Amino acid sequence: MSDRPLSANAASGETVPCEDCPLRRRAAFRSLSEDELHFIERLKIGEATFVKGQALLTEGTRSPYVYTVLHGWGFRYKLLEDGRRQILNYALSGDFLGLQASVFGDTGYSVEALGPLRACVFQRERLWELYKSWPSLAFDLTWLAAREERILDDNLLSVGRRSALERVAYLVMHLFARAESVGLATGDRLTLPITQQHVADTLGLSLVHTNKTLSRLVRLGLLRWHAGSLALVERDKLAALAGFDLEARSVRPLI
Amino acid sequence: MSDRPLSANAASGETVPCEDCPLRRRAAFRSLSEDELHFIERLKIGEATFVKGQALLTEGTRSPYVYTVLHGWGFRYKLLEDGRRQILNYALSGDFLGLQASVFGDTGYSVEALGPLRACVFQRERLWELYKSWPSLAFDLTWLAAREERILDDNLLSVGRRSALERVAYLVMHLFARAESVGLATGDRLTLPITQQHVADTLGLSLVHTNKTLSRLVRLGLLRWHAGSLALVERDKLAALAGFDLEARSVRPLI
DNA sequence: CGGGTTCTTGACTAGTTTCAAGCAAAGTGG
DNA sequence: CCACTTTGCTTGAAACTAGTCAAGAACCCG
Repeated sequence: MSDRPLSANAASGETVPCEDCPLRRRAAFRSLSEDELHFIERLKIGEATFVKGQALLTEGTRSPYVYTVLHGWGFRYKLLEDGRRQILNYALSGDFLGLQASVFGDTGYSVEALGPLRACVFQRERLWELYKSWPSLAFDLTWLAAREERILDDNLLSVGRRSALERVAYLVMHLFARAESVGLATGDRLTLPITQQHVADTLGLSLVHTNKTLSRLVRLGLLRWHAGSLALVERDKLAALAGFDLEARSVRPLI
Repeated sequence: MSDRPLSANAASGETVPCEDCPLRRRAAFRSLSEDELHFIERLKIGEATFVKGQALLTEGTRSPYVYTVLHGWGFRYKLLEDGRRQILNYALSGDFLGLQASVFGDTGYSVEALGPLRACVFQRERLWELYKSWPSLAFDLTWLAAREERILDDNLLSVGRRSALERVAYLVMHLFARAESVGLATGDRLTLPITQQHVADTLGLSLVHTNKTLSRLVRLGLLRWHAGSLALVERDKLAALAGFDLEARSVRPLI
């Protein structure tokens, strides 16, 4: 099913023309010219809905598709043979998935939906047209790749050099900031469909220790966390503890 | 000094025209058309030599330059305020440095030379010309970005989910494979200018534990390591222990 | 031949994992 | 609609991996 998302899912909703894309209305994304928009419209071959647990991409396979998330959450991960899992990053509205697949053919990681997830679908091989005729969009793709690299750099710093307490604080701040930038947070509150096992696999910790660390942050009065419902009680203190940069974000491209 | 590498270093050696670039002769790199080569030649504003410990890029600054390493080793890293260091990746012949700088203006990491390092220098702002007129080269840049992403994914998997023994084995295999692909390894031997502190900061381990783990691998008869001189005694066993993929590499672009 | 790095080793400590058990909440099916 | 199962969360205790401290040896470089 995961390798034929279109036939399996295309019927499950109305396809939105790129001009009417709800994401484009958000200030977080750079606005495109008529022509650029038109090109993307032609590049897009449809939309697909994925259910919780369904794979968008699978490690080691050659997906013919790449995606841009419209709404919903997903996560990118790798497995060791014995089942140990490392979550590399999360995907939410506006995130592009499948750059490695576009460039190398095969994907080095898997992507799974954390709940109902809707995505724009593009044909991997036609992405080359974008480079030939739309340098501005090609640059946008590079922008997105550089952003992914920056997030990975930060995560690696966390997992390699921060204590468990700092790590959890950093992840919470990171996810909140990203969700907020696409309008998913209300004040200091955010509902995110991840379990403590996901947090553990993101931070390189065990489930038990993650639970204890999370409880510690709650007891310290810095945040609240109940079944994926997150509230930042002391945002500044969390940021300070995590070494997280609270500065404003710039506008970003959307493909 | 690090922000004016050209004036400081340009005199320290002959500049090689791109057509005569020794790297291009290697099978690892894809060959370019006359026109592509000519364009890169015009984009290049010189070469620079860096000494051990010198910075090519500095976290949080806006370097006007980006680089391609000609020879020598460097490493990319981030610091926490209290001095904890995480090494994100290494840079050697053919590696492009400064993608984040090109796209965001400021750099999120630092790059430091591990010994004498010579690099091609490009002006960050003129990279946009490459997108406008040379889609094939723009795609190459994206290729390099995707490769960096893949390496970071792998490192994150290591640091997050592998044991100390597996981590060291993985790093050794990774560095050896990269060095070998650009002709720096002889048989099963390689001289790499890194200390055990670098290994520790790459893998998220303490110096002492890194030393003990390295000794254990030596005692197990899998490798030899003396002051940066590495020999893979049991390459297959190391790969198996590390969960490292021994498969052949494809040709890669060079900018 | 110093003097500084880098490496090595042992003893002790702290942080984290593993094991185990129980509970709460949310499905699922008869 | 209620037993039954599954999934996720929580807690305590024991085991272990990795970190810290300390000191000395080996190695380079000038």
